[in-house]
Amino acid sequence: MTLRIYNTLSRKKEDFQTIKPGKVGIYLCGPTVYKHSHIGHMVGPVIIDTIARYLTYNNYEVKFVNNITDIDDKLINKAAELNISVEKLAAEMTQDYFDNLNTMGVDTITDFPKATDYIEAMQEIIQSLIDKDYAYPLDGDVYFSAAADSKYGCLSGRKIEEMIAGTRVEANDKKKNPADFALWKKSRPGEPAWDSPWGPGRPGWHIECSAMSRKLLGDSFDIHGGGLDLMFPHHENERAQSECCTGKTYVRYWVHNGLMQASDAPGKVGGQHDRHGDVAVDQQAQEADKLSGSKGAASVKELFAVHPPEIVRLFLLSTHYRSPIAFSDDNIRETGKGIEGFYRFFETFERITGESFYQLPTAEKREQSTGLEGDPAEYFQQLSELRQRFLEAMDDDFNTGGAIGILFELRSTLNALIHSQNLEGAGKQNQAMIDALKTGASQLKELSNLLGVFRKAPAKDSGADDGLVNQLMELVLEIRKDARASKNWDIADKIRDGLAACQITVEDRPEGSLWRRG
RNA sequence: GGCGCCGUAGCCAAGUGGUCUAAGGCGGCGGAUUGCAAAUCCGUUAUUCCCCGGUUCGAAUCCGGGCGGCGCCUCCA
Repeated sequence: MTLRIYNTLSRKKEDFQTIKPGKVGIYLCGPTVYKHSHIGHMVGPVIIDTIARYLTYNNYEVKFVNNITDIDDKLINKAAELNISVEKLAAEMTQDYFDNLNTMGVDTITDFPKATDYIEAMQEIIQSLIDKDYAYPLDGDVYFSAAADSKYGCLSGRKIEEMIAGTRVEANDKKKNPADFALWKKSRPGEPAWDSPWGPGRPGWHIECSAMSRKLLGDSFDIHGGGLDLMFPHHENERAQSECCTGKTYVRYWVHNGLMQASDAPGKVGGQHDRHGDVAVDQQAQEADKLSGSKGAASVKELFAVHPPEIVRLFLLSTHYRSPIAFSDDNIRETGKGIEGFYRFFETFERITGESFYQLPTAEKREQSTGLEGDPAEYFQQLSELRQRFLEAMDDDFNTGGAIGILFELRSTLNALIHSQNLEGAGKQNQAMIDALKTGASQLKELSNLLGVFRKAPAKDSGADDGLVNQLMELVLEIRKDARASKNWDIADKIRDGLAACQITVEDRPEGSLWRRG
């Protein structure tokens, strides 16, 4: 089956075909680094990272560019407010962004260009647009003439006349046409400025992406990603200026992800199920604002203090990328509960095989994937069907939600083998079945790695001195073991209940008792 | 005012013309297992996809209308 991908430009799913055989160029609009990242900033990177993984798996060579906007009005204002330099603020927030990507397991990005390193490239495009009469300088600014681009509006489905007719386009008497937008902005005293043929100034909002993508990916490239909110005006303008400059198609597939919506208000997220909704809910609904803009949402780092990153990642991928996703602690927690079962399986797997799930060898490419035949035949057939369904889901516009569902089914299949073959008991000696289990687990790893999860053991949730806790637990469980040996259930249960109150779960197994936090 | 998206079980969510008497998860219920639990396994939990019409041999899926929710048109991932 061929890979299909939804293209905002055509509003349809299209067969995926690259410009250069075997190679994919991807550009994702990155953050303006004036504040800490919030969870919404992670949506695009996680999704495109997943797409990049899948394309690599399908034998494409992927170049994935994600820009850093380190010059912008917001940056200038924020730096002034904090009384630090723009450079310092940008450097700090860039580092924060990198840290967050790293924690989220986003590691397919190959290039992180900074806007300020590409001023010259931007000026080249601006000059070229002026030369071709697509742009005009005015009092130290340079504007792109929207009406000069016959295709203007094709991406966002707007018409210039309608936009002007709309009440919300502010009339700017400087611009020739209200729909025109700035390519170059004259700088005011004290602001960062670069020399240009039009006087000292700084780039407009959209031009940086045109310049950086052109330098790193060429005049035309395959995939351009970003949040739905960027479709207009950002991507529309980017497209217009690039295509008018080069005369070529700028981007083949425009991929826009749905926006995350912040809300814990019951009446807001789930529809109108709110029965006791009065004042309190109204209040919450007001707070439940978009994550973006000036309304401060919790930073990613604050979020990670509450939820493990891997769970957050899977949460982001549990809904189709084009749909909006309701962000709430409860929703993430629910994802977390589902994932627990995978961690239990990994532990079981290690107990049985003596090997770490995370160290299992897996195929890196789709075509080198291991054969799925053997005994028990039914088990292997299930593996192979699940694998196929997983890949079909991913082939269909990266249906990660469907793919995750299949991961759960795969887990059940593996647990069922363990159960039916009694691999934790007498079956432990059955090497053929152990191998069958390993094959299945390896497939689980191969597929889950495509989503960027279960690649390595999650960081231990250590709220206290682990060394001491471990020692104490050893002692406590030793005492409980004695109690159980003498069938003193009262003591044994008292210990277990007491531990439960400390968020510690005890599992009694034939080979001994296990414990874990949570 | 203009453009666009969405409405699937208690909740989250996949499926967008027939294999759908609708995947998967959370939660619930019953059973196996267990000293009891935990974990795991097995079974069960929507005859129906917001409502009303229409197209079709056939619709959750297409079309029209209605109701409800949301986004964009201004900075936003």
